[in-house]
Amino acid sequence: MDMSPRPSSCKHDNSNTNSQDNQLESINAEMGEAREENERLKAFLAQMAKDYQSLQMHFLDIVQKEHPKKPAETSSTLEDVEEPELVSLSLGASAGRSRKEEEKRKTNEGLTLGLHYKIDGSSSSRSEPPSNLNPDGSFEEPQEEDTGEPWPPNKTIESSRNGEDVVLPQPPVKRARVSVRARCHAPTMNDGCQWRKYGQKTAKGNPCPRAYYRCTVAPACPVKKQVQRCAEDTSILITTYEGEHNHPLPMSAAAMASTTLAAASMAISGSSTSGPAFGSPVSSTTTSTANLHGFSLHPPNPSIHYSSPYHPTITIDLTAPSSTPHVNFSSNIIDSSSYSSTSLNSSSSASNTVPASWGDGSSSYGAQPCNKSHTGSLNLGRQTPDSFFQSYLRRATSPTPGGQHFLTDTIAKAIVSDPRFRSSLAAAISSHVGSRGAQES
DNA sequence: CGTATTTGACCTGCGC
DNA sequence: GCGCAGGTCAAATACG
Repeated sequence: MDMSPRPSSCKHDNSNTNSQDNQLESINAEMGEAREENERLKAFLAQMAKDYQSLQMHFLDIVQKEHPKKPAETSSTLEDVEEPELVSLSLGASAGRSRKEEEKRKTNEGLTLGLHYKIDGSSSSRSEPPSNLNPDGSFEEPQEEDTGEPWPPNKTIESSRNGEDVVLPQPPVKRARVSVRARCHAPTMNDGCQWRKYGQKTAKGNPCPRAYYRCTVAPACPVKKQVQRCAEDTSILITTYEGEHNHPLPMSAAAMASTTLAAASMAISGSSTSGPAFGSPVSSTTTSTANLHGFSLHPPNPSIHYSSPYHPTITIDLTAPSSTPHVNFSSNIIDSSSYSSTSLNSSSSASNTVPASWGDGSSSYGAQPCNKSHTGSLNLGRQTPDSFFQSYLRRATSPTPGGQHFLTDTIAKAIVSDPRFRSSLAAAISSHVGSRGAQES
């Protein structure tokens, strides 16, 4: 091609090419940075995976040492295991609870929840029967009148996806709740769903009233949320979700829902067990999501606490500084303050699912309260990985230790093939981004 | 006028 | 059994 046009056009072209070059350069630079960051994060992930595994091994060791005698009797072990640290790990177990409750539960649900970690197979004894304790497999359904939507624990449990050490369907825990702490000046967080307030009450110990909302996207949707400001810091909004939507959700809401559901699943399934991952079959999601390609989503040690025997609560703290993701055992909080967006750009599609902000609904993303289709900003700049997804990824890494490529592939596959993972990720990321944005602004 | 919110009453579960 | 606290209901009210 003859590229010798008139001076003017030439000039024009030059400026064009110059600017293109510049753009190219800057893009390259960005890519380079992204790549670097990517590597850093990968390394970080690998490290975390290692740590997690060693911790898990350690934990198993300890447990085995402590209960060598009754390898097969899990439920009885439950009673033995009353150390505070373990309490939160044995979901549905008796730890920390009164015998009375236990008995009650036993009678009601058929004994034993089985959720305590399947510690190398030994635990299975008691747990076998349990899972189905309820003839019809629904321990809570009766009341729930068929909204068709029991909370995850119920059926989800079909579980056991092939092979993994799925402990067992944990039956007993009735409803897990997911509590999200985030800085938010708006009355409630925007989670993409429609809510109707049906009550308000001042809870003991907190001058700020607690508001009760019900999902109104579908008439029979059982999902509820409670919103309350933190007594110590009123800029912190504590939103507690309970239940699972029984209707399709907008992307933004779906992301949020699946994230909370995932967290709830963790709560229900127990921290180091690879319990049934996501949610209940009932929801709009396909049952296959329970598998999530063989991963299960659970933080290294989700802090689950029992606010009530049937309500394990998992708390996700989005308010802490983002540089130090960690699990706070003592406070029962999963600090997922920083969601990494890292190298997930491979799934540009993920950006489409960016949901409403979990952060400050008013100020962060916030200008758009209902950012239903906020695209994209998967901000490549953020770095600190969050324990939530890391654990997810961890599962991916564990099978073939050391394979970063494997990890990457796995992530990519998961993103591509599982919308739920995608949306969860997007939710987490966007929420973090959103809340940070809010804080920065 | 229809819908959403407010708010006091009521119900239920838990601890003593 | 009683009292307390959390959660829900539903009539009254506000709002668009």
